Amino acid sequence: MPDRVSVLLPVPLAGPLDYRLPPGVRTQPGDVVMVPLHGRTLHGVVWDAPPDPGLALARLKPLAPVHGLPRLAAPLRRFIDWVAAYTLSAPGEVLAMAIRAPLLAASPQGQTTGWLPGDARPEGAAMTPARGRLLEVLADGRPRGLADLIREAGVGQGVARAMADRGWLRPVAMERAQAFATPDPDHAGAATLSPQQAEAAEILAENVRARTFSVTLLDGVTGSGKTETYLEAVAEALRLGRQSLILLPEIALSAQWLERFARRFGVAPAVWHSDLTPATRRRTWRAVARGEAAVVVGARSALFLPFPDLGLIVVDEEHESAFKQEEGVIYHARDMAVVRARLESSPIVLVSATPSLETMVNTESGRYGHLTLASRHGGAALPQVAAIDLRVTPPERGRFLAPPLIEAITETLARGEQAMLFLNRRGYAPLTLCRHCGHRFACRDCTAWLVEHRQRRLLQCHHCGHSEPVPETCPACDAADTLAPVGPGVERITEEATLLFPDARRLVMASDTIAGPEGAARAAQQITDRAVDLIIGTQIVAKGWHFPHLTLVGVVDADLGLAGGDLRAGERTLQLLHQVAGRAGRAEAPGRVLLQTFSPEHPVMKALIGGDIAAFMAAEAEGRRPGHWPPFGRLAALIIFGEDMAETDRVAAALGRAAPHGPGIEVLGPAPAPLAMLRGRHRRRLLLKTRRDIMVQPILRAWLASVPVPRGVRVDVDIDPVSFM
DNA sequence: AGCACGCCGACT
DNA sequence: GTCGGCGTGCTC
Repeated sequence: MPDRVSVLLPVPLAGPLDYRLPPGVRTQPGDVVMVPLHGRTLHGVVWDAPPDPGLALARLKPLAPVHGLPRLAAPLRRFIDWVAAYTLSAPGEVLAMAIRAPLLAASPQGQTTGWLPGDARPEGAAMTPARGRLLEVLADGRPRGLADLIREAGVGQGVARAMADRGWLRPVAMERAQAFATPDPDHAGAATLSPQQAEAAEILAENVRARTFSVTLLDGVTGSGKTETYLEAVAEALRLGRQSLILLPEIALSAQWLERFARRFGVAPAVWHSDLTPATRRRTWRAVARGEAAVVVGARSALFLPFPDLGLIVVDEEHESAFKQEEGVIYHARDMAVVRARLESSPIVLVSATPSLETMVNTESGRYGHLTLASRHGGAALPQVAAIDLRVTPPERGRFLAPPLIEAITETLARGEQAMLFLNRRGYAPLTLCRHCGHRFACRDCTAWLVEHRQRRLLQCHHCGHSEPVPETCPACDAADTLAPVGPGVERITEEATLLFPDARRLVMASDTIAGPEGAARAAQQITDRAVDLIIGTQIVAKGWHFPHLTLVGVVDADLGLAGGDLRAGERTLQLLHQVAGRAGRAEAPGRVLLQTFSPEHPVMKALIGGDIAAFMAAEAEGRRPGHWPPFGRLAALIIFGEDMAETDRVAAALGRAAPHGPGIEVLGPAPAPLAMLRGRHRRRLLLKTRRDIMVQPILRAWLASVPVPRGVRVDVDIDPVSFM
């Protein structure tokens, strides 16, 4: 009988701490317990690590068992340890992502009575086979409601009632189960699949039946029916009674996706994202942990839910950088989803029309399976993409729409079809300056210009949220009426469109004009109902929408994402623009896409115009291979930040001097981060680049341990960085 | 993380 | 003379 166990707590400690087991209390790894820590009491989870026998038992504080919460399964515990080790985070920080929400939100509502065996058999009570079966069911230590207990033990109501009355069973408070309707895999809403889709769906279903780890890339042009195809794999998991997890990059904007799911399966799936109310979070968490939520669709944080029987993971839009968590525990949900699938021995499907280079390379090496849907569903043709060379046909002075684009919009609207203008920039103008003295409005806390939002009469920093009213006069030279907007944002494009197409009904879609999931759903409905003619939007219009009457997409500034020299600038721009282009011509009428660019000969533009994304990605791969850039090598970034610039620089310089070296190891920096100041903190970066066969974590651990970091300065580690800001 | 312990300024 | 500022350091 052990007298102590190790307990992992949701705080950033180096590892689990040991606690004393009170007499008669037994626990298993994964059990939720309450423990004292430095004068407070918190929830923790019994961990697998052996306790330290060297610690005097008297020095250990006692734990208290918690009933009514499901045990965290071994694959999730190993996943938590794995993510912590990989990201160089404290295991407790990762645990916090898995348990914090449901435990902190403890509410007395929704409680019901569960039953556990009493301390001893009451006097005069005989042990009968039925009573024995009932006690056997409870031997796992999990309390059950009376009805469940009767069903599981196969005994009559009288047996259980009598045992409870005589104190042979003792009552404990237990959470009431929340009913989550189970999606029906054979609901009448199944779409008719094309032969190609059916074949891919069957392979995915076979992977689900195999109950082993496998990774499959499902790619296909926009509108080829990838969703319908992978939903059949979900259907197969449902038939096997196993759970599925579907990760979407931005669940808040996925109203149309949820509609499709409900059409296919008759009910809505369980939804998980950061904006859920505490009560819903708690209910959903418990339903997942009890296996009652059969399908969960969620943002990256859903990856840490306590599935007891995960049979399938799907990562839709796997190339999306929104899967990268950039704060706290810094991780890439797509990559960690593959790890979780491996630990759960379940298949995972990565889905994208424009797969990331990482995933492409893994399919080519044979590590990942590869299914392709080559044509659009229902006979819709792919949109025709053409460039508008802004050097040849520039817009009028002070305008941003070139004559060929204006003409195309005019024609489209005249035919009664819808057009969309895409510009990945919120607000009116990205920079405001004083024509008299040249003063530029910059954020006081960030290395960034303030963006004018003319409707709200504000200058706003898009990095820290700081905003100030637009002044009447220049704060530097006091001149009046000299402030000039430089460059366009969607507001300014809307203004221009109002002048050019006064009769068109316009809709602006940007994260600050579309409020939450309901707003997005409403906007989508308006477009589907043909209540608008011209949509002007930022990247949120790119996200998987199906707008059957939209036939023209104009990209106002196709070159926008290419500046900056980021490793993935080309790849990312191609993915985004391809996604936007895919909104055009999804029904009978053919679609057309016009890219306004200063360099139509750029490989990204040529790939979009010629439709040959594979060739672009192959060239991109060859560009990265020789320098051991990802995915042919490993990267880790150190971000050093602090309010005191001199201190921050000192730490960055010390890390630079202590940089690891050796064959296949290279360190770049220190250098000021592109956002050299963010929220009032100075930021410096170092980049560690190694060959693929070298593990960066031990190198980083030794490196960080060799340099003292004073208070006020912090060093964050970003393994496999996506953003270089 | 968060709380206690600990060492220097304005109050009863 | 105490209350309390938040600066280090530990939490089984």
